[in-house]
Amino acid sequence: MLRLSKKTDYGLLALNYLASEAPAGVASARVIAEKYDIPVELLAKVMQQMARSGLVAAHKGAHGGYALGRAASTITLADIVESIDGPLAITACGRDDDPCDQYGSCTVRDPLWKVKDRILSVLQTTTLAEMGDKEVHVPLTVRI
Amino acid sequence: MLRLSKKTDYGLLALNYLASEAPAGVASARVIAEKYDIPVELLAKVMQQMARSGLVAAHKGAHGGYALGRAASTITLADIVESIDGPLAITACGRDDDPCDQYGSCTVRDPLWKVKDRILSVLQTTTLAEMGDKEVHVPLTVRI
DNA sequence: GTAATATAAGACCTAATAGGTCGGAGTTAC
DNA sequence: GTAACTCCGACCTATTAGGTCTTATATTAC
Repeated sequence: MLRLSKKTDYGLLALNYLASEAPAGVASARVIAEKYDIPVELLAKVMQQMARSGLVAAHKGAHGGYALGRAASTITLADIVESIDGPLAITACGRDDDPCDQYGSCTVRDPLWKVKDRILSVLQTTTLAEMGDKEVHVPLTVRI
Repeated sequence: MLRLSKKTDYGLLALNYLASEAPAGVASARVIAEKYDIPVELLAKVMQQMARSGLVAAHKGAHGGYALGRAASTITLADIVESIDGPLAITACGRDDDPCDQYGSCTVRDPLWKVKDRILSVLQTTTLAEMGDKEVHVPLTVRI
């Protein structure tokens, strides 16, 4: 239902931590996982994937960990989603290669792809740096 | 991974059929399902849901079927998605009522909600009528 | 050199839910 | 009235996201 996976959520939290809070910009998967109560092994897998995409740089060994692979201002939400969940697709029939059962008779494919492109551009124009800027919008709700 | 469900795809196809191709703007779930090779009962369930939301009007009995509940120009993609899949949410932690495990420590919730609102506005500005306008973009690929 | 700590990578299990199925109840045409 | 057709709502199943476990490999501190 148009939701990004939990893995992406976790990856986003981790990147944001590396960008804003981690001492010297470095932290191990274990430290980050404990900080946010995320299963360690799962976050590790996410970090590995992001390392493969170059979003983070991995340093093995004692006092190792992960650091951002490039400036936070050059990492977009689209980069993160695609790194973890693969290429963005809002329809079941992904690309030209795997046509779905309704390919021949489908009347809404082209319009939907345009919608996808518009959503993609939203993700592409949101950078990690912007998300870290915490102009916190704490709603001033008062409970009596 | 940010994908809308097959049900939504099917619902969209059905609505588009009612809007553009159905004789007198009326068709039964069976007819539509056969037209697009969709499991009849599944489409029936989708149509039911959309009937509850008022997107389509149901007519029981012989020669019955479904018709659009209101003008195609007033039905947005957001209406359809919300009718079938429920309120749009891109994160696991939906609304204020059900906080996720990371609620307290989550640093990306507010920015993500802004992203959600931007995506929502994309869906809200795309109407069924626009999607039906088939300025067909058939790619001129030639196979030798 | 060795022990400790870190990532890397793969198989594997489980629980949520999207996808699909079934029998029944209501309407209409004749 | 009855038969044919429709919608309707509960039920089941198969896929996959989410999470776990194990082993291997690299780096650093001592």
